[in-house]
Amino acid sequence: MTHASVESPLSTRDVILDSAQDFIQSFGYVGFSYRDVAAAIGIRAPTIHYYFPTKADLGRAVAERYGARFRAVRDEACAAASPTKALEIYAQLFRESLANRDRVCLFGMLMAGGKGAPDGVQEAAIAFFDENIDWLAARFDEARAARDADLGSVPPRHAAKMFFAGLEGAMVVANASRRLADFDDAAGALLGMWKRAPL
Amino acid sequence: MTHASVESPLSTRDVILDSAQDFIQSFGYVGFSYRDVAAAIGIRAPTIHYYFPTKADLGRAVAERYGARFRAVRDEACAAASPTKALEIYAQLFRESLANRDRVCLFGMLMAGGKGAPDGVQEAAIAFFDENIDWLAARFDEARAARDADLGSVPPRHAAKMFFAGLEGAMVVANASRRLADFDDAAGALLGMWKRAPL
DNA sequence: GTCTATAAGATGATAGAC
DNA sequence: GTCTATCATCTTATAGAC
Repeated sequence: MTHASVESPLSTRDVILDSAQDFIQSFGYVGFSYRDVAAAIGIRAPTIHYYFPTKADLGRAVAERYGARFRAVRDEACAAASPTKALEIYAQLFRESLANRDRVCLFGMLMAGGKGAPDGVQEAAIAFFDENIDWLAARFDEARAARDADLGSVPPRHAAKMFFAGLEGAMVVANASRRLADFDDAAGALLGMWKRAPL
Repeated sequence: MTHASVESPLSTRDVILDSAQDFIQSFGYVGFSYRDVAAAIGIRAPTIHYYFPTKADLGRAVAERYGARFRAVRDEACAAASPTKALEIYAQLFRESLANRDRVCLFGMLMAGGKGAPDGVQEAAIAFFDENIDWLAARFDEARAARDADLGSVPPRHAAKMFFAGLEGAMVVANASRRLADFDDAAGALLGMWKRAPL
C-alpha cells in the first residue's frame, strides 16, 4: 500500500479541479473563467491549458471526478445501513454539502445552465441522475420488501425519482433562501411520507 | 374596456423581455448577451440599453414579470378546482412549460446560476418560492381538512416544500435527460403518495 | 511545468447622428 | 426610438521563452 492519496501533496491538476468545481458550484459553467481559477489558486491562466486544453475538457473532468467521488462516498456511508437508514444518510450527504460548504449538487448546477454546458457533460449528468435513481430505487424496493416502507401504489422507481428530484430541488430552494430549514423540511417530508404507517 | 392587451402589437420592450426570458431559461443569466437578444428579435444591441440601461435591470424585469404572470395563470387555472385537483393542475403547469417549450422554471434557472445573478433577483426568487409554498401549503391544509389527503405526521407546510422542491428538481432532471417520463414519474409519486389511502 | 506576451473575438456599456 | 461607431474590458486559446 502506497498511501499515495494520503501522503502526496495535491498536484497542480488536482488543485485546478478543486477550484474549478468550486466555481462551477457557485457560478455555473459559463460563470467562471480560466483567470478566475488561476487567481484563486495562485498560478497563471495559461498553465491550466497545459492540463486541460479547453474549458470543455476542464468541465468534463470536474464532472467525471464528482460523479465517481459522490458514488464512492455514498456507497461507503450507506454500506452497513438498512434500506430506510440508507435513504436518510443519502439525504444527509446533500445536506452536508449545503450546510458546510454552501454548495449545491454539481450536476444540478451544470444542467441548470443547460444548453451552455459543454459536450459530454449532459451525458455525464444523465448517467449520474440515472445511476442515483437506480440506487435509490433499489433501496425503496428493499425497504418495501422488508415492510419498512409503505409506498401504496407508487412504484419504487417512481418513488426514487421523486426522492432524488425532491432533494435536488430542495438544494436549489434552500441555497437561494439561505434557510437550511427549507431543505430539512422538504427532506423530512420526503423521508416521512412513506414511513407514515410503520408496521 | 380597451382591449389593450389583445389589440396592441407587442411593444419593443415586450419583445425584448420575451426573448431575454427565453435565453435565461435556456442558458441562464450569465449565458446570454445583449447581442444575442438583439439578433434574435432583429434589432441592434444598443437599443436594448434604451429600455434596460444595464443587464441587471433586464434580468430584474424578466424575473418580476415571470413571477406575476405565473401567479395569475396559476390562480386562474385553479380557481374552481378542489384542493387536490388544484395540486394536479399546478404540477401540470410546470409540465406544460417543459413539454411545449422545453423550458424550466425561470427562477430555478436563475438561482442555479446562484451568485452570478444580479442584485434583486435573489430576493425575487425567494419571494416567488415562498409565495408558491404558501399557496401549496394552503391547498394541502384544505385537502387534509376535507379528508382528501392523508399526510400522516407531515405538516402541510413541509409537504408543500417537498412538493415544490420535487417539481423544481424534476424539471431539471427531465430537461437534462430529455425524457418527459422522468418528470411524470416524479410528479405522479408526489401526487400519489398522500392519496395512498383514499377515504 | 510554468511563465510572458499576445492574438482574435465577445461582452456590457456609452456617445452622438438621424 | 433606433441606429452606427466605438471603448475598455474580459474571454478562450496559442506561441514560445525559461
